[in-house]
Amino acid sequence: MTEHEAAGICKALGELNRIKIVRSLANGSKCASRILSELDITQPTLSHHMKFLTECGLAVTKRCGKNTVYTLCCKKLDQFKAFISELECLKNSDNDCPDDLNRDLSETETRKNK
Amino acid sequence: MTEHEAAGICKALGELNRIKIVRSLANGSKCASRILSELDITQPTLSHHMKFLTECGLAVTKRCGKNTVYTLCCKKLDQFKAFISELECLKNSDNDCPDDLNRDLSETETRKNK
DNA sequence: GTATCATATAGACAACCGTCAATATGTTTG
DNA sequence: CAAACATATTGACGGTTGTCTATATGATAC
Repeated sequence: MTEHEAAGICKALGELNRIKIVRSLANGSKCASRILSELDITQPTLSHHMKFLTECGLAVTKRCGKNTVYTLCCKKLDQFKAFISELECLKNSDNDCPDDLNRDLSETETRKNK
Repeated sequence: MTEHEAAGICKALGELNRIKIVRSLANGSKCASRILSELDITQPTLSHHMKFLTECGLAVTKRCGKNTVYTLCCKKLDQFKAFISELECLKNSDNDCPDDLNRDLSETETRKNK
């Protein structure tokens, strides 16, 4: 998963209603009216959010008679989870203000002029 | 970590430059000018993004002489990683259009009137 | 076919975002 | 203190977002 793709999914999850929707769908597919009943927004607003979620690939759509059923894309979600879990937080020894700050900076300067 | 908090972090990661910054900081603390040299934005824009990242709790600031060093907040990041990894994608048996759709909906209707 | 139910689209609006140039603030060095 | 350096703040701008009401589309049931 590219950074760009991951950023897109993060953006999708960066809204409270949408993160609720995703967590709800994680427990199983649901049709729109059922999702709607769990939130405090109007039907067109939900439709807008679902479009957002499908366009970033996190959810897919299936028609079932009158209803539209939304399902999480497990593959996409797994890729995203892997991307996030790879964010290892390197514990830099917390000795304040490393002496090599200036050396690092001059290196950076050199690199910038390449 | 609350949904609200997680949404805030997702929003922070939902921008390409910021996700790059976080990934860069995951390899160790850096001062602003060093981060700046890795991106293609101006210094005020970087400052704006760093404010975003610190306000959602993902990064912390330390002054080191003339420089400001940014460090990832490992605790926050770990909490976020846990939140995301808990998004289990339930494999609903893919038999299209479950018969109980209508029953589910009427249940929901009942619940809504509580 | 018409009525009804479920969802999508259009259009509007205020709020927020990402970006920049200009400027201010804070820190070190002479 | 003055000069230089590193970062933050301000103010502006076009673009995007979240929300709504009103309306359109698509599907079933009568």
